[in-house]
Amino acid sequence: MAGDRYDISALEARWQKQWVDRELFRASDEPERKSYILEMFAYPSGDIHMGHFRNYSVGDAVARYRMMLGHDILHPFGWDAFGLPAENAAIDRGIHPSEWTEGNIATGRRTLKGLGLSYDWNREVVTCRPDYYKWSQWLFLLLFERGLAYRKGSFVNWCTSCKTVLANEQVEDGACERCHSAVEKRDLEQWFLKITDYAKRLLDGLDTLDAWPENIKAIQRNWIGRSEGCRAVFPVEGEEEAIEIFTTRPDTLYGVTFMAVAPESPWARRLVRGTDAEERVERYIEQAMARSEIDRLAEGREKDGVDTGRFCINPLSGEKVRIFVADYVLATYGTGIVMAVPAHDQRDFEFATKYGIPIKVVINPPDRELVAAEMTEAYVEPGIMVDSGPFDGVHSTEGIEQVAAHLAESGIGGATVEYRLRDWLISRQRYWGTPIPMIHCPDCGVVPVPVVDLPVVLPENIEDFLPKGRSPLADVPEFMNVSCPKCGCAAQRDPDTMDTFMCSSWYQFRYVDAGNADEIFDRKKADAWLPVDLYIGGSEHATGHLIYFRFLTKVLKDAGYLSCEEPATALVNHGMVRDREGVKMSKRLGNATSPIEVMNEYGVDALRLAMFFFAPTKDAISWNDDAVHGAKRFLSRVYETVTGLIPRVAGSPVEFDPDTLTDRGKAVRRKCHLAIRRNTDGFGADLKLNTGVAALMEFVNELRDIDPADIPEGDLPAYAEAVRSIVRLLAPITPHLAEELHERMGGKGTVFKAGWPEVDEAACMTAEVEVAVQVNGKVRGRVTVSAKASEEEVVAAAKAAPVVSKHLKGMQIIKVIHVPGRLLSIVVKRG
RNA sequence: GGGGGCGUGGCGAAAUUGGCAAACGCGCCAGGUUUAGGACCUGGUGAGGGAAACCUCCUGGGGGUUCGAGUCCCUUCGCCCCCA
Repeated sequence: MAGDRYDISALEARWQKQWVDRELFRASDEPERKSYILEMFAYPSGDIHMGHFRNYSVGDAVARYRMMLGHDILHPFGWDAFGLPAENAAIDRGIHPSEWTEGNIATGRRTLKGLGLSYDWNREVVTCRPDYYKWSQWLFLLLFERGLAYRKGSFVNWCTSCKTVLANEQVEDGACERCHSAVEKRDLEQWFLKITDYAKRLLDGLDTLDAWPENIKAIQRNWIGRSEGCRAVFPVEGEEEAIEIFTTRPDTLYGVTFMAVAPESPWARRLVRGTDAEERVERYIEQAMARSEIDRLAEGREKDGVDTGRFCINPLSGEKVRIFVADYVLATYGTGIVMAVPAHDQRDFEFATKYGIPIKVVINPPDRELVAAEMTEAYVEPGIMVDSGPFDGVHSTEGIEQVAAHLAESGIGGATVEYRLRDWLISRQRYWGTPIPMIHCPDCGVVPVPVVDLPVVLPENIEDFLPKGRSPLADVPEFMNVSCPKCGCAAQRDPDTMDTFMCSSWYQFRYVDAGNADEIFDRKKADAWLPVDLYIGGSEHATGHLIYFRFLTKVLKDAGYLSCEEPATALVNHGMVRDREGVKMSKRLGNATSPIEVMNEYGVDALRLAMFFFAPTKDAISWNDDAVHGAKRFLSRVYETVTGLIPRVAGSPVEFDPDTLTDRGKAVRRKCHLAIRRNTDGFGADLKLNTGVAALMEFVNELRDIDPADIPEGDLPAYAEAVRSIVRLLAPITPHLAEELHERMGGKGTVFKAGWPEVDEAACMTAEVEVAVQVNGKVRGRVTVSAKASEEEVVAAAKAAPVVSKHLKGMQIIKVIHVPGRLLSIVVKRG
């Protein structure tokens, strides 16, 4: 072949510089046909790894593809820069969290720029900088003002070794994610965000998200956990206040033989205060708090609990039932108290058996009668209500509604909808986070910092980051001591910082107006760009980030700052990147392949190509550097083939009559348009870029079979079209090489403004087609016929073929199915 | 225990959505080229049988629907994710 070899690093560097100089990726504030492409931003912990690279390169390919379609693109990047690892680095190595973080950001940014990603760096956000976290604080105040931020005492995860609270996400199998020591529950007063007010909208909104993956929506539905049930009030002997419970089985209410209170419930201590049971209940609570939720709920574990010695009254039957504290009840489910029906709930059954609590049958199977003394497990299926006062004989499925209605009439309960979703605990007793903009005044109570005083700046002059169970900020008097904004007297700041999920729940909005010092963002700019048109990231964020992110969108909309109800109309989850052995890549295991090393050896384009060709975007992959060898080889061939063809096809007309081409010319044109079709389809909802690459390979293989000098004059326009198409189809995948080739063929400006090729469906056809012939379901031969051949003609051709006809001899044809261009199925019988 | 997903050559995968299974690539084998190569080029490569044309068997296992099943249904095994 006559083409040249290419010098990768010089070529890639040259085009990256051109893009920067020409401001190719600078987003407009007044887009016409807008596409907001967003990848989940990065936590700056060292440098970019292969998982990041996969995420960003896929987003980059889509952004470039849509730019070629003529869209105005917003494709920004930023850093989720607050969080525990920065503090741990400070503790381990004596570097200030800020220095560590900014250093990592600088490294990461340099790498990303070296990868030539199409980010508009003018809009970069860094969540740990005051110009960003000022607006995280502003958002907190907005939530507070709207009654959506409140303080509440609650049991939180506490690592006994790190001496700090942990987020639920930082607890794995009941142990601390970092040091693997036991996690307990501690009772602390914390800030919560009232996401439960939005449970219904978060759930219903999922139905509008047609371009979100079904599995993510299913996970969120599960997490929000809507359940229809019934509330009922049980008076407590010797107490003014009654206990309220939630149950999905009000039909079994007459079968209640005890009550079970979660150890975390305020009722647990309240019921035994000053009684004989106080000490043993207290001991039990302590012991239960040391157990993880997984242990507490494990199916096989023997349930245990402790008798409070107190009783409440079944509001329907009037029966007196004992109250236990039992750790198989979770404070976070319903009201944290369950009515226990041993005959019809397996966990209650096990508990009752262990403690000799009566079992009362109130539902019978349709075909027999249960005898409590003979039961070996709970009967949980529907059936006929018995021993249930006025409801005897009612089928339990109707009983559910009838009992609920009866409770409602009597004013002691009624049907209700309960959600599993809990309010979002956002306080952290940590230094490296956004300070909560609240002041505690001895006279006025909790007072918000006035907006004009924002940001509440995180003090930098602090040296001791060792967790002590309270925020390190609590020990900084210059920070803590303020005067109350209301009354002016001496007051204290809230020493806690916010969960970093708060910072990452609204960054997608800040990008539309990242430099705005006066507002969180300008409404006009927000309306111009939002919602995000495609959001790309890992599916591990299904229940955390992706719910908070939707929640805050709804809050901002309600407060009049946004027009959209959902933050992103389409979502794609890329699969995980594992190592060659299928083990998840992580710094801790030291098995992470650096994309930078691969890039230095083979170039970014080869790395991108290998990544896209590896598997569909959503699939998990076991990364293998061998893939890059093949990619590199293909790109060298492309370079040689295209540069070899350019002088030959130069000056060929763009318009031509395809019918005048030779068969070879038609074959080239066919591969060309098949590649256009498959690459266009590849950028559809699933981002199956691998098949587009395969089609490009077939296309290039076709072109490589002929020496440019041997191309007949009349076929040159088809080859010219092929060259133009290859370069543009490659552009989203291997942008540097595509720009180079575009320039070499005399293209003006950038290939990203050159338009995306259009498929000519007619060119994808062939004049003659091979049709498989089946006889009684087995392929017996193949016949080549005209693409326009009728069924009769194909049958005739099939009968003429010896391989087929020998199976038809002496047979009677009873049915023929013809799938034009593909298959002919002949059904015969002896006759 | 409940919900979701997956299972295709030695490997990554493809399959126009019910129509010729294994496209494309990696690896491997043979040959060429090269001082040499882990570089490059050409050809071969699911398994079994056959000198060959061809034949038989193949999409985790079993069964079903259909002219036709990797694709739909039932069942079973194995792996992964989510929720208890």
